[in-house]
Amino acid sequence: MSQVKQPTPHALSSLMTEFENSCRRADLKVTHQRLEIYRELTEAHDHPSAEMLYRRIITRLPTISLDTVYRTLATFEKHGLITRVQTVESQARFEAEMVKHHHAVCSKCGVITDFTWETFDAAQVPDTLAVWGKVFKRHAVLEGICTSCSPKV
Amino acid sequence: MSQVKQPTPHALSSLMTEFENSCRRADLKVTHQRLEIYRELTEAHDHPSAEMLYRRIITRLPTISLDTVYRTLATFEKHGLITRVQTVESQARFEAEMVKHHHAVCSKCGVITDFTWETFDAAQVPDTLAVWGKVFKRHAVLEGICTSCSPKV
DNA sequence: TATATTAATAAGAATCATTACTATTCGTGA
DNA sequence: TCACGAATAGTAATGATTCTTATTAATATA
Ligand SMILES: [Mn+2]
Ligand SMILES: [Mn+2]
Ligand SMILES: [Zn+2]
Ligand SMILES: [Zn+2]
Repeated sequence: MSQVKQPTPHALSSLMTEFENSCRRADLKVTHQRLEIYRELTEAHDHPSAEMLYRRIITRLPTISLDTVYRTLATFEKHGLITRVQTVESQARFEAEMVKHHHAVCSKCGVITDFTWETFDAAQVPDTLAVWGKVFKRHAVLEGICTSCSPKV
Repeated sequence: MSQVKQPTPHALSSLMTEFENSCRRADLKVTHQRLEIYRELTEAHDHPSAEMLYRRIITRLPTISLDTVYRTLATFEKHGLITRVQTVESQARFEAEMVKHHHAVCSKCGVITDFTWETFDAAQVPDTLAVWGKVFKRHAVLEGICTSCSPKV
């Protein structure tokens, strides 16, 4: 049900070119490890952990090290190319989807599903927050049971 | 600016009695380690990590072990007595505040501040989520810069 | 109150997730 | 093509959490 749709093959390749440009702008060398990690994360829609990405990438880049995946994800995050997802789990999880969206988490299977919610994005935050400080970003997390985890009737 | 107010000394002691009852209902023995951990977390309003709690408690219970703090927090969480807070950090953080509330996170100092937001609690979730499944809980995370971290003019 | 039962604890070892170190490789600009 | 520095692979180290086990303590019962 994700409303944040997957890129077509063509859109993906232009995404990759844009990614290379971002790297050059940020003075990051365009290595094939970085390309693979970024592409794998872009194609993934399950907010994978570093280790999940590593296991997927190693089939194509058999010598890549887990450390490179961790290091590269941290680099991408620092340059605003990807996002680290807030969870309650011990392993950090990541996404390349930078379009504003929110998360629905199934408390049975743990799957994190993307969705958009314009009325939330536009809603006014409580007045009391003015004294707290300046709000730049907002994110909604819904928790429930996804359809495939619901007991069949 | 937290709208979720701290308990008065009297309210705290009745909270502790209620906590003891919860333990008995859940067939959990009422140990002084559990009482101290629960009380410390109830009085804390900074969503402390297990280690932060440990360092605070050890001044009163010098022989308590860090493992007991971790184990006890996990037990409390399992029985719905406390909550594990979603963060992007490597250390898990906890709170005893079970009144529905949301979080404003300062991206400079990292402090997590509680606030209530009734219009968000009551807002209708997007229709598209119906096909996703059943939503039980919702939580808003705001990110920004808190007043004490804002550059003075 | 004393005793028996069993859960909970403390201490340290083990594991899991992530980061640091270092010799080597590789991307890039001259 | 070459020189340079940044990035990587492999491995060690660290930080966070959980496990193992002998001991202690909470509670039910006599
Ligand atoms: Mn997402
Ligand atoms: Mn809170
Ligand atoms: Zn599910
Ligand atoms: Zn701050």
